[in-house]
Amino acid sequence: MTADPDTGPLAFRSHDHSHCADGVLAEADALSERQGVKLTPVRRRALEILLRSHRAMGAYEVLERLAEDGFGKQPPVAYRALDFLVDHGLAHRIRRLNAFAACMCPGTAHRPAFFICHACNAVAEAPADAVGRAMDSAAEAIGFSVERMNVEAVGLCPACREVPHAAD
Amino acid sequence: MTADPDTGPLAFRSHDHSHCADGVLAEADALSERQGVKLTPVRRRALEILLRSHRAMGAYEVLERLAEDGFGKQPPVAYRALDFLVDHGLAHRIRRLNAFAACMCPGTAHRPAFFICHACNAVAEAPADAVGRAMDSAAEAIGFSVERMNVEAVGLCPACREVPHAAD
DNA sequence: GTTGACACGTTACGATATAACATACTAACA
DNA sequence: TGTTAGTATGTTATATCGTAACGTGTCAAC
Repeated sequence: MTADPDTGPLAFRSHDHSHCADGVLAEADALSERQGVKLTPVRRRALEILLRSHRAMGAYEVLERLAEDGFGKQPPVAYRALDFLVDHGLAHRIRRLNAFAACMCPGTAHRPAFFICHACNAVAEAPADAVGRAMDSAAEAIGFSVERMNVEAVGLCPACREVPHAAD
Repeated sequence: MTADPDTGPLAFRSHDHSHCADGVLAEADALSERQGVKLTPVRRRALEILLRSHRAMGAYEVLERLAEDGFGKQPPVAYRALDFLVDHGLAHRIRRLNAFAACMCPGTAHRPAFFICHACNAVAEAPADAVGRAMDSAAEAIGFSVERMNVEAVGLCPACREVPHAAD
């Protein structure tokens, strides 16, 4: 039941953020190139902000950082950059939090599920292909064709389960 | 939007709404009784509004109807009633739409998935226990304990698949 | 060198949600 | 019966999230 902190999803284990951010950023560059879309300065910077913060961030929070870097100061600036990232699989939108998080494995076909700890606010993206397949068959049963899906769970992460009083 | 908001489909098949609304309302009464919680007039009315509209409704839309019936006119009135319904399994919150929908089978343990048609805005609640189980094992693999989850898919409902030009 | 597509910026506003506080009802009980 | 504690409802005010609409700059295609 209790996971090894070194084998859980990225968000729930310790590691070198700046290292993984660089890697993903490089993948994002290559991926955009291949797809023939432009990872412009604002977009790239927005992705970098998400990657380095290494958590889910609200659009206005991202906007603030972008503004500090000399980009526009108005909401559409952030929303457009973030929407681009989501549309191209470089970030995910977490509806439950009204927030965005960098995708940790862009380019690989995956239908992620998010696990949100309500005690420490950590968010983990986990592969959930089995969940995706279950959804597909549920959809098929009612004749629905799925284009996108979000799967989000709220609960306690491994660390917070061990410190019950810290939970809210 | 659906042509007639009061008869637009929640599930993707036609049936007698008023009949099913009455039934669910009765179940909700019994369920609240058993749980020792109070389905007060605002709460019951909010549920009734959701049931009769038979679709996902925004909090402000529900608020408007409640106000027409002599209840409070301010947002917290609606949010509190809706939160109560959600907490007690009488309604579901659909994050993707910032909306709420009555649960069509309250009391039965279920973890529903929602299928949202982006052409006609219909929303169907489907049993998705297989999805729930898949989530449980994904969670277990990372040591996460799930308390609540949302599973929402966007795509095309059976009717809209047949009318491609109607899709947005 | 004009056109068209796109990106980026702005202003202005709309939509969603909650904090904080006042008042009333109800149930338990001295 | 009066008091008290808990819960429910209502208010005002404000926070937070998101988008419409429009102007300007850039750049590649023709």
